[in-house]
Amino acid sequence: MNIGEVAERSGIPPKTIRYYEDIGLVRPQRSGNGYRAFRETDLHKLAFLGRARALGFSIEDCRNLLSLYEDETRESAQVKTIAEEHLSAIDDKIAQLQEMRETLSHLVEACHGDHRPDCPILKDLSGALAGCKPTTGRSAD
Amino acid sequence: MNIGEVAERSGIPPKTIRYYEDIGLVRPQRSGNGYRAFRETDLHKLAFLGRARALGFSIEDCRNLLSLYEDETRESAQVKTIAEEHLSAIDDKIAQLQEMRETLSHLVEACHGDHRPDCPILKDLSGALAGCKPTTGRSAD
DNA sequence: CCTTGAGCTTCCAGTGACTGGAAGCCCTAT
DNA sequence: ATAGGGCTTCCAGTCACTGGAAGCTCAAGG
Repeated sequence: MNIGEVAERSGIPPKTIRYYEDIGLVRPQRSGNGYRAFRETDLHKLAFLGRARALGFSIEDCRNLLSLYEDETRESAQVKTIAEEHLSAIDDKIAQLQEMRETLSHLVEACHGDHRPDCPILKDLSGALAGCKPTTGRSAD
Repeated sequence: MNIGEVAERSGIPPKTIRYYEDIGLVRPQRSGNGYRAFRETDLHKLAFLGRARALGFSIEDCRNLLSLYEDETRESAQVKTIAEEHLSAIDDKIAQLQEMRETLSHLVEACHGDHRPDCPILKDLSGALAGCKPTTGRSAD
């Protein structure tokens, strides 16, 4: 198989497949013309990588998962550990994003978003207290 | 003010402040000895940047927010638009992470995580149906 | 005056995981 | 013979920093 076909079947772009070879994740053979010659196992590995990446595993995690996958003497605990750590990293990220979301959505709601320059979002970013409504005036609808 | 004091007061590391100058976000003056000489307004800007970055705005967003902040003729709608787009990007990211989290947590639960090699996580990544009982089905080699 | 050490300067390189583009070879069809 | 598409390599850029090296400046202590 040439790289184009593998790319199509694995869903991973040719550029990325070459990159994966560069960093040693796959080692396709070469045809006489210098083209990469992929076997079914290479395709299989790439599909594995694609799914692992889609779950957000880092390349280094993928490398480890792949070697565990190929190691018949692995202990599932090793795999589980990697997955659990990743899961907890995802949880952290979600929590962080939700905190941002919380703050930001309040600010967006508070901003009337019209032609006037007055803006609670900027006020908050500039360090003023945004939540305190000054007695100055009523916001529009 | 030298960079060290500004770093401390703004919470932004010196390296980052220099980087922000590089990309034109702040333009401190220079003392005779070549040291950066920050004014209060520079400090103010850096604090603004720190808060905007903490809300996840990209550097380009920050640049735009900063120029709106300094533009007395701005319309709050412009600010709101930037914030809304960012908010929606955050929502997308949260959704994506939650989907990963969902899949991954099921897999982690399903994996007994002991000394045996059998592992539903790897099985899933390799493309097999994770819920299926073993059927020996080896793919082509 | 000299030394020491902290703080400042610049520039270069690396991070993660690709992605775009240029220059050029290979293969097939017409 | 030529045209096109696919393949090759290598270089550079992305994003937002961060680390480190080499070297200058400044204030304090001996």
